[in-house]
Amino acid sequence: MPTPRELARERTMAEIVRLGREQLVEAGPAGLSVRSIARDLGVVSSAIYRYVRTRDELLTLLVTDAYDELADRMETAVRSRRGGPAAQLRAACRAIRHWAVEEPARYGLIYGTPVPGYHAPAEQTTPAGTRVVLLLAGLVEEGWKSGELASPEAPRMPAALRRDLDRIRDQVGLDLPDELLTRTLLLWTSVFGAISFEVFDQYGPDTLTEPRQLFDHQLDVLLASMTAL
Amino acid sequence: MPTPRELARERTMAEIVRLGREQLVEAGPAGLSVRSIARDLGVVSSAIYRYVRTRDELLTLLVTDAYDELADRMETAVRSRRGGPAAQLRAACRAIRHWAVEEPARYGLIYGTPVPGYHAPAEQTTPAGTRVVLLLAGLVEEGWKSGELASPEAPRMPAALRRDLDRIRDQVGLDLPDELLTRTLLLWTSVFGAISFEVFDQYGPDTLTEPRQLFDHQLDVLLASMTAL
DNA sequence: TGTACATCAGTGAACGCGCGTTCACTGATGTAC
DNA sequence: TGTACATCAGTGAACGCGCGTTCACTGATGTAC
Repeated sequence: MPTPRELARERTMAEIVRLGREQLVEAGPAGLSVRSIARDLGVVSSAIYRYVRTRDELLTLLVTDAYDELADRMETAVRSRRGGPAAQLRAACRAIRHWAVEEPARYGLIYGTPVPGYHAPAEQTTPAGTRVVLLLAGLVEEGWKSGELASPEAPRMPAALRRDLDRIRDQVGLDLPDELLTRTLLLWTSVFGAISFEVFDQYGPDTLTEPRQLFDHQLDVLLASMTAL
Repeated sequence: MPTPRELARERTMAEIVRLGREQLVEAGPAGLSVRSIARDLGVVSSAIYRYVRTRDELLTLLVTDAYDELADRMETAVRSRRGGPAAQLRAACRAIRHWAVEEPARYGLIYGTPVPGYHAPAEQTTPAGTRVVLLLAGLVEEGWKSGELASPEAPRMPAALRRDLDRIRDQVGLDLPDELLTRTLLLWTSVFGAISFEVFDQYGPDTLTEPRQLFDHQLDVLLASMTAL
């Protein structure tokens, strides 16, 4: 049974993360400040150091928090979408976009410009970060095994690229042919490319009134290139 | 004939931009500081205000500087690549990647997370920024007119998306069918998606040894979907 | 169950630092007569 | 061509601000006997 002290600590910790998220919206990762979080928390600035060793540790907290929430959203979307792997893949990608549009600051933290001077400690950040791509790749693999997705013809690849693909297959334990694996990577990078353009305001202000529809369409095109007709 | 004073002013102005670029590498857009540029310039901090009205104006300078250099590089690549529009399109996209990898900080400034609190004045920034996409779209149009590129079959589109496409066609004076226009947008966002993943370190550290080859392959795939076979 | 001690959250002062911007000024360069 | 005045680059001091982090401390909570 957790003591009151432990409960209070958990609550404060969660509050710090919540305030950190808010700060990201207004100041961005580079402007995140432990002093201002302390202020918002109603506490003297040095008190934060009972919870967080350093500003960078706070950033790390926010990074894994963001990755985890995104991956959770994707999982929920996949679970609640009964249908083939292709349909689930579509749902997962839409969930990414949905979260990104809702949380542009946190999206920017994990998929935008790296924060100068901050290097996320791989041990804490990588597991959460890879959940996203592994989820996508896993669905492609399912679709491939079930025959719903097909490995299309593709331009031939240089040997060095094939070796890279071999290494990826090994590292994550994927069983996909070269062509389908590169399409998966294309899906991955393209989905985030489209989302970043929308979230980071690269489409002009008066050009695209319905970015969601363009996104869905691009998703259809990308998925069509992996679908057996 | 420019007076010595004018010459000196131009030189100093160029030097400020150069030092600004350097600062971006180490501190990022949010960390860009007029005081530290003054220091590097060997001048008292307030002197910078003879050249630049405010810190934001300095950022704007760096933004258009980056867009322009990128577009220049693309134009050079296109010009020096004799061949069909498809080959030129490939050259243009490779030039983007090449520049981005060479200048990750400036790439991040224009295609990464927006700088919090800074809003680029559209009048100064948009012309340079649109050069890039207009160059790509122009090449697609050429290829379409010459018959080298074809409008592929595509999943049907909702009416709202078609209206958006109409507006884009109008605004930039493009003559492309819906399907090819969305493919162009897909090429655009996907190319930058792949580049951002590489430049922003989204591929793990030990996964991809030859990101250029993956990029070229993805480019081939994207272009193949616009090529009449 | 009561007491003595250990743990720990939060305080307040201080460290040394950098920032953007304004302002009255000096002295050199440019221009008009 | 020479002089008087205007322009402008750069100075130095100052404004008010915020930052991350350390440190000795107080007082409340938790734990072991």
